[in-house]
Amino acid sequence: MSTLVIVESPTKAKTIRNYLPSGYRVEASMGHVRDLPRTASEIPAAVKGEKWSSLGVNVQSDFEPLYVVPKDKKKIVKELKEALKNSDELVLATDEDREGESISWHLLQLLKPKVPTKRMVFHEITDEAIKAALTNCREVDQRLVRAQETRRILDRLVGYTLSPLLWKKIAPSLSAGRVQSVAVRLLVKRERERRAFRQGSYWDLKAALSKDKSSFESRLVTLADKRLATGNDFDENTGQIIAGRDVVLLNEEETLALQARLTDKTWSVAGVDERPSTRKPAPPFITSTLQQEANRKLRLSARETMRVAQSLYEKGFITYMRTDSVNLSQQAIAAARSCVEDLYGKNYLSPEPRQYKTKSKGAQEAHEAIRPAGQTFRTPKETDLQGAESKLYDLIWKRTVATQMAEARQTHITVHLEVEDAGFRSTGKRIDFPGFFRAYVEGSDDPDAALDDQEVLLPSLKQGDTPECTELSPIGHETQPPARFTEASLVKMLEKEGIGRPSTYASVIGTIIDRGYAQRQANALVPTFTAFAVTALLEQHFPDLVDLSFTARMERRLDGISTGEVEWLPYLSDFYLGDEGLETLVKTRQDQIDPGEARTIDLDNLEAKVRIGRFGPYIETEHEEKPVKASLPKDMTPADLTPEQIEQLLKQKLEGPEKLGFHPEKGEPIYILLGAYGPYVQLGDVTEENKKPKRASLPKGVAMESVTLDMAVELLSLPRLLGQHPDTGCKVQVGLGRFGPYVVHDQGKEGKDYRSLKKEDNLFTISFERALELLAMPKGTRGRRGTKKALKELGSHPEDEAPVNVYDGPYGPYIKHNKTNVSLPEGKKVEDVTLEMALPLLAEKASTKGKKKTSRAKSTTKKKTTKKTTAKKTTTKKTAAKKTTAKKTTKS
DNA sequence: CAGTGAGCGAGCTTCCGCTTGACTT
Repeated sequence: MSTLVIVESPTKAKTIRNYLPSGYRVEASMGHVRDLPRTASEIPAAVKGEKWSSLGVNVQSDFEPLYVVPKDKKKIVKELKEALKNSDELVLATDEDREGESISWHLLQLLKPKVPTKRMVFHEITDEAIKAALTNCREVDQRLVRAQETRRILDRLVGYTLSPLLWKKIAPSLSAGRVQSVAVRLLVKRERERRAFRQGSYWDLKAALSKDKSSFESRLVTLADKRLATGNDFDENTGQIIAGRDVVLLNEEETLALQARLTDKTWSVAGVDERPSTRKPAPPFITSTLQQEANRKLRLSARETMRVAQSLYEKGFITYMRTDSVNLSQQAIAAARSCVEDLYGKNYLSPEPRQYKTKSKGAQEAHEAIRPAGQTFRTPKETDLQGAESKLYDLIWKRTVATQMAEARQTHITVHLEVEDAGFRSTGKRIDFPGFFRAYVEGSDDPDAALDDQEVLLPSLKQGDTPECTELSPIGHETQPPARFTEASLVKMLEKEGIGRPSTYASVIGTIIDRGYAQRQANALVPTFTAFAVTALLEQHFPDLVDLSFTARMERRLDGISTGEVEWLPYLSDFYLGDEGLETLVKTRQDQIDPGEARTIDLDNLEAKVRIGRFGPYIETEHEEKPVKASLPKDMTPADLTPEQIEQLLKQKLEGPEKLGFHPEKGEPIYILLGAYGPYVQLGDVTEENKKPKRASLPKGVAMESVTLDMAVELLSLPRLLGQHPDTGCKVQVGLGRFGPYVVHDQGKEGKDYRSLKKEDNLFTISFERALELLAMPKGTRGRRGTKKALKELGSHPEDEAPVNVYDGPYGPYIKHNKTNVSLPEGKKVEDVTLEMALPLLAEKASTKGKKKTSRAKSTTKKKTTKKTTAKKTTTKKTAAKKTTAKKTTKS
């Protein structure tokens, strides 16, 4: 007989197994094992008729929750029950936080152990820590469990009462929740600010100066003792200088006049300031900061980051990746310090070991910070990691090592210069001692700020010096709207407000994109029309729930419940059934909200109204007392909608499409239109016999206004024949597809062989020779930016002669043969792999592929192939908050 | 796919947090 120990994850099970005496069996629960029913199909027949059953909480009977074992956990629960039969003791060793405690309690409820049962907790997986934990077991903490249950019920009540309201009033399948609705609201509020933003412009002078043959730059800052206006002096809503600011605002003419007046005058140094400063390294990674940095530095999404981190964790390279604690164990600090000494020397070591304090709201700190695993850290070079794994490990390693390095010391130098009545300023920075800069500098959402960490050298100057001015140029500036949220800045904001947990940051972003509340544009998250409509409704009728502080208030109550100071039932009862409770509120508002109004989006200074319809957003306005409606392109967001575009759409609707001219050979008219999939051109009219005239989308980045008749004719002639392939005699054509321009070798029954054109190729001018060259390139190497190359070529497959190669992927190296991919066998390195080794692996993979269950019970709601329109207008907007961009103007 | 913005109306959609698997380039 033995003791059964249950933890959450198989990896944790594997590691603690090594520290436990023999006779201990360790199994994983795989997270929560019971939950409220997720969908109608999970509700037991016995209660299906009850009014409350769709909530999964009997709100009339003391909020009694209805727990079920979800389908994917049934097998695990069964296995745990089996394991318990052969044990004479049960130890529950889940995390010591609210959710972990709850998992233990649910296990007790499900397994109903007849043998002695203990609750064991530990924060570090070391021999001593685990032995100590074993002798220090306790009971399951019922208060903590109750706090979790209260959290669970509250989230369910919010989500499952507000979502149905949205289905009735706005569109089916929409969702609302304590976390996602606040996240969406943040995006919407920022976009409203951007829409309300009015640009301001101002001018100044830039001087190139030199002293003792070294040159430096200087900016005009004062004129006749008055400060020159900068971006911060502008009111974002008017584009004018904020009232009461005593500043000089120069326009272009005035600046040119000043330039002329100051040219060839004498410059003198009025003073030099030197200000030393120090900088401390950033704290070690937690889930949120790791996601932010990986997004900024590696351009990984939160989800990708977590996938890669999980893999590193499973392979034993890093500690657990879902954590909100910045704590480092003593061993970790020692390991980091020894890395610093070995690689950078004693000088670079911080005098004292550095330990950080967690400061985000509601952190539960069941784990350590994210750091390289082990008593000694493997340097990135010592690992055989590849691709994203290698890059992420490098990031984690550097950040951790940097925490034990000395502060950086730098000096900021400001030189004040005078010429006539104009004051100029030069700023420089000298790094006196780089300290942790040697290992790691935190990234920034603002690309301009990255320059902050670079040295800017000035020649040595002192008061009374007279440097020579070699160039004086006027510079125009425009103020920029507040930056959109990126994944990184959204996660940062949510984390700061204590909204969401480490395990959910990535999925929150996924949810708001899946539900159609936001689109990813470059690295930014852009809210949709639906997001505007839903946010407006929630703000108007449920302001408390979408307030940033709602979660923090809830957390305080939950803390109270876990200490016994607050009673859970009155809290829930008041929240849901009270006079101003959620149920009451939803019932009264349900009758008040007019669906037509709720579906209408109020946008400033637009003549037409935008409404959410069955087929997506459309605009509606009146023309000669009759309503006119027109669809908006699918991926258009409120940000892109301008009065001109509305006019274009309505004109097209009222007067028919705009005619570009007539086809030179066919004589038919050619039109340009804006459709649901972006702008396109059309040859001929829609008639009875020709219901589908020839159409062609505009290539990416081409504006509607810039399309000429010639271009339209060319587009409509696609796919264009280039010639006959010398090997086969088959057609070689060039065309424009979903993924941009391509060449195709059409071998009839043999199939079509496609290649995308490269950046340097032009769809209209590409030569036949170049097309053949592209077709001759191997296909599998298309990859990202064409950089994908095989790590090792194993040879050709005996069956079909197709190549079998080893490639590098985000989950490590893998073997590829046609469409079959298989990871390298455990413990094997790229160099070791041979064709002989690969063939059986590929064969096995190919066979399991075929007989895999296809059911998966409509797992993800709608897995539509996300079609991207070819003609998306990519307006690359500058995203520097309140920053200004310089507009170079030529010296006259 | 290149226009629509209604309803005959069953039954369903939906939350947050804990986990991995199977998947892919």
